[in-house]
Amino acid sequence: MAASLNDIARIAGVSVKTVSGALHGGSARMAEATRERILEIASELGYVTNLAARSMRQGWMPLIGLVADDLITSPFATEIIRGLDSAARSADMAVFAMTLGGRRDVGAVLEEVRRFRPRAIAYAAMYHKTVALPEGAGDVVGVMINCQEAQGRVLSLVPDEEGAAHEITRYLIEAGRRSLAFINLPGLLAGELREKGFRRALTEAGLNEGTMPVLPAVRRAIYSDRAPSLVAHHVAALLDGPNPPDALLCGNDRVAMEVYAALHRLGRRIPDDVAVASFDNQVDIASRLDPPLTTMALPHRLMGRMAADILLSTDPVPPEVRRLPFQMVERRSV
Amino acid sequence: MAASLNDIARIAGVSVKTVSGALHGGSARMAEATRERILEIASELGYVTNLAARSMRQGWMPLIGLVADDLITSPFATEIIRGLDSAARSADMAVFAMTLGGRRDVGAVLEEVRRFRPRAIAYAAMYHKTVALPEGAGDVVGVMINCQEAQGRVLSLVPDEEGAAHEITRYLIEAGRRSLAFINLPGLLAGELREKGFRRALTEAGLNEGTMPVLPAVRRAIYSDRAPSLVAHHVAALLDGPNPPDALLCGNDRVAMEVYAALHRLGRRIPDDVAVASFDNQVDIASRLDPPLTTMALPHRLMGRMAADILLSTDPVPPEVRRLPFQMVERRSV
DNA sequence: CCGGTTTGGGTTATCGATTACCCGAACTCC
DNA sequence: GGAGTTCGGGTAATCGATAACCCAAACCGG
Repeated sequence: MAASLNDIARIAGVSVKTVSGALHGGSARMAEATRERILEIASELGYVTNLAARSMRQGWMPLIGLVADDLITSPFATEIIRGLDSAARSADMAVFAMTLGGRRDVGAVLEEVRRFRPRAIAYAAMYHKTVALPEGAGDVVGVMINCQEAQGRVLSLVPDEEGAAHEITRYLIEAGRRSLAFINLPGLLAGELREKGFRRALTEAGLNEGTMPVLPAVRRAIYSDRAPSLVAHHVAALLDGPNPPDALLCGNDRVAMEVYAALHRLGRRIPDDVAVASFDNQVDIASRLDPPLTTMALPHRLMGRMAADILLSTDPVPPEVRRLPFQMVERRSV
Repeated sequence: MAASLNDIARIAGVSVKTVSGALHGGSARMAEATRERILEIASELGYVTNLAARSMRQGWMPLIGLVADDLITSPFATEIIRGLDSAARSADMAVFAMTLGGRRDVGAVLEEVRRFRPRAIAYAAMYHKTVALPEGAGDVVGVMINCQEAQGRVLSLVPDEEGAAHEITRYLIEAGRRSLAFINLPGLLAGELREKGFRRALTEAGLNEGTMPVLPAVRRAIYSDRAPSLVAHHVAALLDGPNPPDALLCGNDRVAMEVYAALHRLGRRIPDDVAVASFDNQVDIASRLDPPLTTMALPHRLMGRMAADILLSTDPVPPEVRRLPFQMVERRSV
């Protein structure tokens, strides 16, 4: 159906190799007239390179395979794909994403991707966690994004949760806040690490850590319709208690959204009475709140870009865990 | 590098064709013992089908190409990909998405995708609009998703905006509301069509359409940090004016979010004083608001699924425009 | 004028899976 | 017991691009 090099060669009266040289081998020596004639015919025929055919010799398709837990469907994690894509494009490659979408068998999905003979494969998680790859997948997956491989066999890129928490907490303290509370998300690796950073910053600042409450909001609070009441309850209790906070650090932007609502209802002004800061920078939320929310942006795009660079680089990379810095987005809630 | 049919054949002491038959041709007649031996060797060698090689004979890769204006990065429009993917998977195909990402030249992106020899190509837009495909792309793109081709040369799947507005307006009226206002988004095709449906429902219900205000909120109101004040201004003006509305229909969920905030500030209760309804069902927002928002869900997933079915069906489809129904998501704001 | 070098381009094998075609052995049936 | 059938499987061509290798003509210096 589609025109091939052969078709062009026949019409141009030259051999396929000459056509191939004219179209792709920039450095191939040939008469300028010949090259131009070939280009013209190719364009007339609507010739499009057949990458599958090329890949037979090359051994792989110009693809970076991406296996994601559920990533593509997550709003802000698409940044990972953007990062991957921009780096891949520079190498004339494309990103081929496949989502687990509830399927348990990671090995099977990996095989599905491998059928397309990608140059390399990355595994990405929707939220920061530890992932156990199946037997033998360690040689197949070149880099883990937003998660770390359980056995430490694969190079992993993860957000520096602790560092980010430390930074934003310091920022709050430097803004003059002295009574800080952290309304965290329970059961998440990210939450644990952020709590560590939070505590460390308090200790370093000489604030009595013991009096700084760290509240885990029930997970249901975040995803169910009843959320407002639970977070609101925590906020009210904090403000009512001894040493009421003048700054609330939130587990993520959604929690911050609830906190805003609760503070509004309680008649507190942000940031005058209480400063609010958070993690993620889920733009839809963070920039839409009133006042816009100061939050630590996850380094999703950076992880994507670095992953592509690593996958495409020729020199081998040790299977370490690399913690990538968040970026603080200052808005008006502090 | 990777094991091929040839490798397996050599080890098993049979010909490639026998191996091929054992692994793929389910109906190929052969001794059960032979088949089992081959399967075992294949598994030992970690054999993975090379789809590129297969595609050389087939003429195409088992891929559905998706060219999207900026789609993959949009939170809820990823539903389109899910729909495409689930339908494609049934046919043992995968979706290969490529985003324009600011690049002007749709033709170039189409060619980039065509190099991979997908079975068919769909074009998807992030929001409902009219798209002019470049010369010759009409034969390449099999279906337009969430947009209609300017020349009407390609089958297009779009949300039935007018029908949805008509339905939700009727719903508000049947809930006893008698004074309705529509805070719309300006400059969008979807907005225009929804307005038509809104007006039609009012007329049919015998409500004097003339007194029912349709307010276009400034686009800036939606995407800039200053949004609240503008939408809030409209809401306040409406409630202060003659015939104050007991129901507000919003251009989308984000507008509804602003409207909620404005109503809260004005001390109005939802839905007791004012019912609020909207379009999109951007779940992050709609289900998180207090009270949860009743909204018309865009048929994104349906569009994706239908697109795949159309692309994979053998019988030709006329290049018409198909309007797909929204789904009402009843929550508690009406 | 001759041997060596550059220029321009042809020949052909190759990658891996599929498939049309062929063939021998065993089995069935009258 | 001979002719047709089924079974099990081999041979070789093919898809499109590439690349190692080859070759003829032109050109160059001495």
